[in-house]
Amino acid sequence: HKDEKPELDPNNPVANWIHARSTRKKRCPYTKYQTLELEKEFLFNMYLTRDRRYEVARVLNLTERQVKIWFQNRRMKMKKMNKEKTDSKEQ
Amino acid sequence: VMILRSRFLDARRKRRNFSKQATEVLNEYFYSHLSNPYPSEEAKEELAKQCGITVSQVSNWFGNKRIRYKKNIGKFQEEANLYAMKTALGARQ
DNA sequence: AAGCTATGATTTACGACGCG
DNA sequence: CCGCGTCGTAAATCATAGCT
Repeated sequence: HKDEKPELDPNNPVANWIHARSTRKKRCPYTKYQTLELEKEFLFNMYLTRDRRYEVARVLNLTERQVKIWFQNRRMKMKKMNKEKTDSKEQ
Repeated sequence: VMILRSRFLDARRKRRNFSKQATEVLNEYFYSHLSNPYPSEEAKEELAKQCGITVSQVSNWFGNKRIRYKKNIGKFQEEANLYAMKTALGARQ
């Protein structure tokens, strides 16, 4: 048979899947104001300096980690949008 | 070309559910890889082609499917059995 | 026709891994 | 070893298509 996967527990197919750790912070949607300010900052520069990060975090009442991750996600979003744009252009 | 272009733009403006056939293909893959439902980039491209959707949409579909399945396995039991049977029959030929 | 639910897309938050 | 980069994803949430 073509059972190349070492199935650990057939009764619980989900056992092998990727699971978020229980310590993960629950997703907390940002306010319109926070998002708007982050977008403005992103327009100014796609990459943060350490003190811009500190300043943005302070003003928006977010942690520096949250701001850093927001920029990482925002860059990925931009990349995805660019790809879709160029994909639709060619043929 | 203009027709294709406008069709694409319309599709972005108004989300449509995927076709029955596309959903069929995605579910067949999902339930036949239930212990590891994480298609490779290549597999996603193949599925996207078969379904007439983008690779991103394939990723979204699997992300949604995994979390919704995991959250309520019971609700999907009937569907799971259906596709298990389907692939079993398909494997005979 | 309204309300409800299922479904596709988007938004936060990480884990894994890479580079300098 | 650190810290920030990308990539792929989990999980929650958003928006609304499409049933009942």
